[in-house]
Amino acid sequence: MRVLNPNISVDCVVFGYAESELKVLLIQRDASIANDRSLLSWSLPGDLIQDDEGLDDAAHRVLQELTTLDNVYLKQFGAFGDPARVKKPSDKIWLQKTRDYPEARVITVAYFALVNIMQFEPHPSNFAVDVQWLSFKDLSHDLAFDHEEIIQKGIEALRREIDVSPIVYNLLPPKFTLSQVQELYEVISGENYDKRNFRKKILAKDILKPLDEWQKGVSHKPAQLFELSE
Amino acid sequence: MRVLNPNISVDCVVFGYAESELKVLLIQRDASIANDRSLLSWSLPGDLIQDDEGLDDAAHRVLQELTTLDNVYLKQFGAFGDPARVKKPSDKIWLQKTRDYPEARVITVAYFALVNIMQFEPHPSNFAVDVQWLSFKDLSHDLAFDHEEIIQKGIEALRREIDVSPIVYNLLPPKFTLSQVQELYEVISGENYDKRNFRKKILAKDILKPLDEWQKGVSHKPAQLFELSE
DNA sequence: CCAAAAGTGTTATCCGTACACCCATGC
DNA sequence: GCATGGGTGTACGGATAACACTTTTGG
Repeated sequence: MRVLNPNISVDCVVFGYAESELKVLLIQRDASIANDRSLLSWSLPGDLIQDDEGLDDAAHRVLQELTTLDNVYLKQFGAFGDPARVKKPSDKIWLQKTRDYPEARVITVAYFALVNIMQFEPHPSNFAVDVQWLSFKDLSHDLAFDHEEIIQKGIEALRREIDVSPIVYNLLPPKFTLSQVQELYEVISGENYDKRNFRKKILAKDILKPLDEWQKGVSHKPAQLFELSE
Repeated sequence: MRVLNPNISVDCVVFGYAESELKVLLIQRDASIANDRSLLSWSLPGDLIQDDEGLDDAAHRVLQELTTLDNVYLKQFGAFGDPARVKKPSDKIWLQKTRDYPEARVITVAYFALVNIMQFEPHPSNFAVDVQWLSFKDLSHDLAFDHEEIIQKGIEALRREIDVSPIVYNLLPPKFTLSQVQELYEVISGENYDKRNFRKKILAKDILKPLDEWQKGVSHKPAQLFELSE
């Protein structure tokens, strides 16, 4: 297929939440073309934009191929196009193997996505030989291209967003406890909140519905479960 | 000059402030190539990105060419790439006249800029036959491409920013009155503020320095002038 | 003297924060 | 019965919001 915009891509910073940690979904590019292990650095899922495709559509497509999920929360948070973003030798090699114009700098439009980590099983796809949830707090420092910077900007965008919009519930299962919500807010913001004040504030928003269900199998007082209203 | 990214541009929403109104700097594309008046719709200043140029650099360059100003406050606020963004016949003609790949959709990275409107005189340049400050509140509805949407998104980004960062002073002359500051905040946000509370809040930020100078030639009590500290 | 905008303080209300104890469960 | 996290209310302080009159100047 002919691509008229050979050097514009989208990349998705897919956030998940498990084991009290924020996770990022990263892939390993298919290096079989090179049989070169150095190409196996982790990178963000992304793809070139197709000619007839909007930016949001491209991001949704990437996510759909990777996770089989539709209707994922996605938000554009920036475009990255530093000419120096391709500085690692392994990145250069990879571009030469896969791109029509390897010498052209690629400009990428970045999105962050929020998914409930239980909703799918990461599996290799046609553009990724390996797919894994990596813990945000100990991400390796040799991600491909400038993906480390993009992830950093992504979490900053996420932090700005959670105060103003109830998007964090995309990271939780349909039924959750208030302590889970609090812990999630704490992990994202890096701050600790007082339990009573947090519950007061979050219930005042009037978007949570208490259920007649409680945690089971925990060796302490079971917590009540909630869901998003409507 | 060969451009490896023939279809990525930057566009700048340049805001200015005069006569108690927010203004946007718009240009008219050079239509001499077509002798076609329909190409004379207003559009945002912008240009294709050069191969060796970062996105921010490209935006600064566009602004520099247009205003002769360096060091302008610039902030990226979004990328736009709807395939339907080229829907007006006049836009299509213009692309055919000026682009190597007119059939390719152009993706643009948008910036907003804040300038003191007195700092330069708009003048035609090599890419604009006319340059004018147009009042934001009565912008025409047939701007080129999706520039109307971009401007709308630009002011939303500006609104988000003014609460958190003292960037509005970029729109004012070096010396200003508190009433000017208040009016500017009101124009941008669309809200009205109480005079006493506003002054209290803004002086509490401790970034304004009162001068030993007062307004002259006004037929009422002259206001004290302030400047940004440091 | 009149019009027009500058300048100034106090009070009430709301919101964020700090803080400690009892409860239900599994083992 | 003990360890573990669940669940609850109140009091304080700071920030925000409401509000009206006097001052200075030009015409």
